[in-house]
Amino acid sequence: MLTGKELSSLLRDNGYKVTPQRLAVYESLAKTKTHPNAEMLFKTLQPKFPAMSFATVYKSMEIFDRLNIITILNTGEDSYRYDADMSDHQHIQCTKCGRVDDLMVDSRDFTHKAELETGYRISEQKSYFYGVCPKCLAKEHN
Amino acid sequence: MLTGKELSSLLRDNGYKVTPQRLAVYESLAKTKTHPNAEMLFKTLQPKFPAMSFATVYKSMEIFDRLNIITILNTGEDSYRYDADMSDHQHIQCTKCGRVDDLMVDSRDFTHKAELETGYRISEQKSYFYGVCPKCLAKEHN
DNA sequence: AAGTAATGAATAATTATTATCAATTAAAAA
DNA sequence: TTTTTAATTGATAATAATTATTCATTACTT
Repeated sequence: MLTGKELSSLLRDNGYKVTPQRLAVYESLAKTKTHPNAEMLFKTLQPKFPAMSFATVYKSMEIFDRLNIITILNTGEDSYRYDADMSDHQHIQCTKCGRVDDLMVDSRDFTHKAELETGYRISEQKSYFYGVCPKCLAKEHN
Repeated sequence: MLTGKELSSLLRDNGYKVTPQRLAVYESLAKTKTHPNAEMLFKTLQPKFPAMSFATVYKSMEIFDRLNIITILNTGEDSYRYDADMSDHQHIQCTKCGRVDDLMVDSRDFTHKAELETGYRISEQKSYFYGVCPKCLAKEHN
């Protein structure tokens, strides 16, 4: 999670221009824990940037991904979700309401075993859990 | 992994007709360990079924998925891959050559911890590892 | 063997994402 | 500051994977 200043420097240092749109897209993503997709971000930004185009959201994400300051989530839906939290963690999605939550389970042992078994040199690991969230569980037995 | 007979019964029992195309699509998927996408399957089936349409591959997959006899993989590429091996296992993709391999690391402990931490009732867990495969590693230091 | 419902092939539609491009704007140079 | 330059934006077109539709054909049931 970067501050506006940090993001500005990072962009500039990598030859990208610092624009209000980029700062806003990043800030909007960094602020939420809902792991939005492009559409959700676009709608959130609409009020402040009525003129912003969809492509700007996608292009910003592409740059952020290249700079390694966001993660692109692939929960199996028809669109990607994005996360500005780069700490090592996993994601869990509710099969009833669709929400995506963070969770942190140490995966080093898991990854290490995978490396031993496959002979791959593993650089990344993405785990997705699926199930019914506490809220939806509560609704079930009401 | 089902035999032709088992698949035929399963289809019939669930109100789906048994057709040569469906059997061929399933058999083709069950035979390989490459985790093909729709296009790869289509090309493999071309010689035997020159008249088969792309939609038939997709529709077969949809049925197989509903019958829970295949898994749909989403490695982050622009198309889905499919797997007829329903045993509990994970997948690993080479970031150099793109191949997808199976691997089996016991994930029960991992999932259990996730359940405790989140309060979700977890029904499924998908892990994708990414790294460089042994073959590509060998090429690197040649 | 006939009737009926499902299927397959062809094709059109949908939808997320990417590419294009003229107008604009940020950054570098003067 | 002003000028120059080069990247970015927004609008829109293009792309591509997947899904829906249509209708002639085929596979089960009676």
